[in-house]
Formats: sequence, C-alpha cells, structure tokens
Amino acid sequence: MDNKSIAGILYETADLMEIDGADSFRIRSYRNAAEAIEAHPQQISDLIGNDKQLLAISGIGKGMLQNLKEMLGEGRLKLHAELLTKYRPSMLQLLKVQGLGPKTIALIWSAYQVSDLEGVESLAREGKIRILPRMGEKHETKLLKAIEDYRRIAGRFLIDVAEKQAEKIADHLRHYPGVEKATPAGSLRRGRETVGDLDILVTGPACCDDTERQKLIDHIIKLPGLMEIIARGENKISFRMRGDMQVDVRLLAPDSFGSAMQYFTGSKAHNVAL
DNA sequence: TGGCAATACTG
DNA sequence: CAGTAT
DNA sequence: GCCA
Repeated sequence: MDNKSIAGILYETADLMEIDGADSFRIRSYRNAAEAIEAHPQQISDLIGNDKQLLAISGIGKGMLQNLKEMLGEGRLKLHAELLTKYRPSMLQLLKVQGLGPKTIALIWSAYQVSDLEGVESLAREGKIRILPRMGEKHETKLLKAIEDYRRIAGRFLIDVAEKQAEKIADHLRHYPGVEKATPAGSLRRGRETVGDLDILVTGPACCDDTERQKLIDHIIKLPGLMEIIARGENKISFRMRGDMQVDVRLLAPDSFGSAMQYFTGSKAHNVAL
C-alpha cells in the first residue's frame, strides 16, 4: 500500500466520521495525518516498525501510528470499514456537491434513507428537501443547481491540467522516429474549460504499415504514468493515466490526418452539422 | 490539559 | 442566534 | 486525534 492509498483511506474516514457526527478536531487530525503522509518523501510502508521515525512526522501521533500499523498489517482500517457499512459509499460523492455537507447528508439519510446523487435530486424536485428541519426553499433551489454543476464537472479535468498531460504524451510520441506530428484534438483543442478525456492524433511514416504501427504502439505503452491499457487495436490505443485521465491515441496515415483532425476535434454537434 | 481559523449564508 | 458549509 |  503506497502513501497515496493510505492518505486516501484517512481522507475517506474523515468524511465518514463527519457524517457520523464525530468530534470535529479528531476529524481534522485524520485530514492532517493524510496530508502529512501524502507529502512524505519516503514510503510509510518502508518505515513500518520504525515507530520513532513515524512519530517524528508532524501530524502522526500515538493513535495514528496504530492506524497505520493496522492499515499496513491487515490491509484495511476497521473504523473505515465499519463506517462504510453503517453508511453508504455514495455519500462520499454527495459530499463533493457544493453546499451539501455531512450534516445535511446525514439528515437526508435519516429522513429518507437516500444517499446518492440521483435520489437527492429527485427529493429536491419533489419539494421534499425544503420540509426538513433547517432546510428551506432556498436550500432546495441551490441544491438542484449544485447537482447540475457537479454533473457538468465530475469526471472532467480543468484545461490546464489536461494540457500539461497532453503535452507530456505528445512529447513521448514525438521522440519516436517515424512520428511527424502528435497533436491533441477533442475538447482540449476546442479550448473548452474542462476536458473529459484526451484525444491525440499521430501521423508520420511510423503510422503507414502494420508492422510499424505495432512497434509504435509498443513504444506508446512505455509511457511513464500509464496505469492501464483499456483497448489496443491496430490504429488506436486507449489507456488510463495516473490520476484517472483517459487517453485515446489514434495513428493516422498522413493523407487522412487533416480530415481526422477536423472530425476528432468535433464537437459532435459540429460534425453532425457539417 | 487546553486549544485546534475565521467567516458567510440560511432558517 | 444557531447550525452548516467553505 | 495531535501538539505545546
């Protein structure tokens, strides 16, 4: 288990404790510890057993040390597992909706046993949120808008984040002999403020025959940070990068590069119109 | 053993 | 003012 | 929960 995973569990535990109504300072400690672990230069898993070094990390005390031992020893944190049984994983998603906090989520759960985005949206549409204690019409309206905003942004990346990722991938591609151009298309090329996934178009001699394409794809999968290959075909490979961004790379013969660029830049509606 | 950020919004 | 969210 |  790496530091990122450990921190992730601690963050989630903090969120769940908040829904559970735990002491806010104790919750903060979990977040502080998660942050400290995320930023720690060495792997916590390598330091296990070395209590002195672990306790030297600011934000890690006696109790958190026990939590770390439990996570690395048993692969899980009992508190985390129990809270997930008591409540619902979908509540963690609800927490990301602006204006929806742990208290309100717990309130909705206790009143309706509803814990997911769609369910809460329905309740709001039916006017069932405003009748809850402390809620009102204004809350309900804001909640509906917040859910709409969440849906628009969820699973997408801000353009500057996508741009940096795309540039790294394009560089990797261009370092391969026989690649002339590697250019991002899709919503990134259209300059949208958020991007769902990356579409990168490649052309050059390396794209022109079967053997060469296979060799190029073999090179592509060496890309640092590539976590999972989703699909590998003759002319296209899809993969997921660290950080969950999905990438499609398409290999194109030079004489179809222009039309492909047009098509894959989109938008879909624009293509239909054309 | 006490403190742990400060503030805006809503009912 | 109290509770909640950021 | 952690820290001074």
